[in-house]
Amino acid sequence: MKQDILNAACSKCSLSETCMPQGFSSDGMTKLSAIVATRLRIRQGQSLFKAGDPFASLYVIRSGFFKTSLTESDGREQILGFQMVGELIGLDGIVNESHSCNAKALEDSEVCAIPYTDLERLSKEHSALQHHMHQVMSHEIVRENGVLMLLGNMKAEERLATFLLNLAQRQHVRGFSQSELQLRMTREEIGMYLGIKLETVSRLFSKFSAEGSIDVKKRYVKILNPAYLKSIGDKQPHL
Amino acid sequence: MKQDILNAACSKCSLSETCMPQGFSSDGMTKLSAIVATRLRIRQGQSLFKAGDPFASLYVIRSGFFKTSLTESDGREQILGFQMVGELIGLDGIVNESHSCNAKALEDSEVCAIPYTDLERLSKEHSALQHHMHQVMSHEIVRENGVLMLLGNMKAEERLATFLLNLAQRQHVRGFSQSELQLRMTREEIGMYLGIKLETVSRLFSKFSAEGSIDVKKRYVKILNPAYLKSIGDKQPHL
DNA sequence: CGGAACATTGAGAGGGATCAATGGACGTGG
DNA sequence: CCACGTCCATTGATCCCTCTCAATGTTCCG
Repeated sequence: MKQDILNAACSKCSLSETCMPQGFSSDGMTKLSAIVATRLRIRQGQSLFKAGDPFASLYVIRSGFFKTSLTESDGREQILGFQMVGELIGLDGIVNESHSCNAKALEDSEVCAIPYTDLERLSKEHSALQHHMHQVMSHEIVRENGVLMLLGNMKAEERLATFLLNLAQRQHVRGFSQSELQLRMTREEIGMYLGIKLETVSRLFSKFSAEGSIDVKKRYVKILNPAYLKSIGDKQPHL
Repeated sequence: MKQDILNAACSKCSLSETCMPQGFSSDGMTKLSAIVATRLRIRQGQSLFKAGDPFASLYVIRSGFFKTSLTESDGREQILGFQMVGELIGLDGIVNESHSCNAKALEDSEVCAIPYTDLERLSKEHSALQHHMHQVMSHEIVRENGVLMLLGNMKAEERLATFLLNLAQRQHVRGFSQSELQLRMTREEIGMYLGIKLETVSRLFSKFSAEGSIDVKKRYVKILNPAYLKSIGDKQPHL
């Protein structure tokens, strides 16, 4: 895993609002900046870490796009989530001091590595940071709860619609378009996340497109009728 | 939600090994014991909290059995997990200071309520406690990752087998039988957890029983052939 | 230009859902 | 003590959503 190491400077970072607790003292900010010493460059297709790797740091995505996944002994892969700018990866490693999932870059990316022991030490002095960590972890739990609902109760059509709307919404929060998506993952990866096969994903894209709900051209997707996509679950019986 | 309030004493509690960080100072133990002031009695069918309730405390199960679930606006319910003695409930509430899921007792139960603000304050002074909290949250994330794999990649048969083995294993860790289960939930609730219908659950119980893998009599289940149940995923193509 | 990776589309099969009927267990009230 | 209703579990018949297998098309890159 070859990586370029850059220098990080949290105080100048445009992500400081998402990444840092709000109301964080400038003293705390300086110290946090000090421990976030390294910024890594991960190329498309490279792994940030793999299941079994020793856990040392959490990673904040500076730029780029990742997937995290779990691989069974027999090769089956479940994608746990797609992470974009400002999101955190690596929380799975804390329990056993080794990672239990894989994190792979779906495009050339940069991440800030936050050494976990340093972070723990610093969060002891700064309540805001401590609370922020709890919030981030709780947020991840709540996010996964939503995915459980998706996988346990929704049909393929509703899953894909939910997925597209979620991507668009997260982009929107980051100041990008709410309706236009440039997908970073293959149909197969979408399927591995949604618990359906790639052919089903492809068929549904075609179906949505034929209905006029979206406009698809390979990885480019434009959401034309978000209200309809949201309502898919209402109109059909459930899984 | 009527609840009896009892007094708690962590230092005397038989759960202190699971509940407390190892290597926790006796001073810390005493202080933690002080904030875990209340022990609640929740009867079968009662809710400990519901989605939307303000978040105040985490809860450790002293005795009994719970389910946590997410309810969609249209009434669909996804069970997120079943919790038994020594396990923690309520982490979902930290992010938004209100709970996002429901927690209901499946049998008469007792829980220790740990006020969250007190816990945060105390964990500032005690690194071991702080680290313990991180581990517990990370553990929950890793657990949910496993459920995602189950829902996303496994067929019904494998899901149910995995579920039974998981229950048995957790019982075993707590000193109970590794092979005999007294289920606390209905077939429908098992299905709502595994993403399948209650009829399918029932049919699979019958199938496993006919194969000699388990012995079923209503809520009583005895695992006769754990190795076979573990291997179900190998022999059939996946979802 | 040819190959690899990705995407689309069709035909057929199958696993689980759905609809429906039956039976046991349990508690309540006559 | 039995009758009755309710809740839960079992089992059958049928349907349909999604998987599987397969062929073809597109894009990109060596």
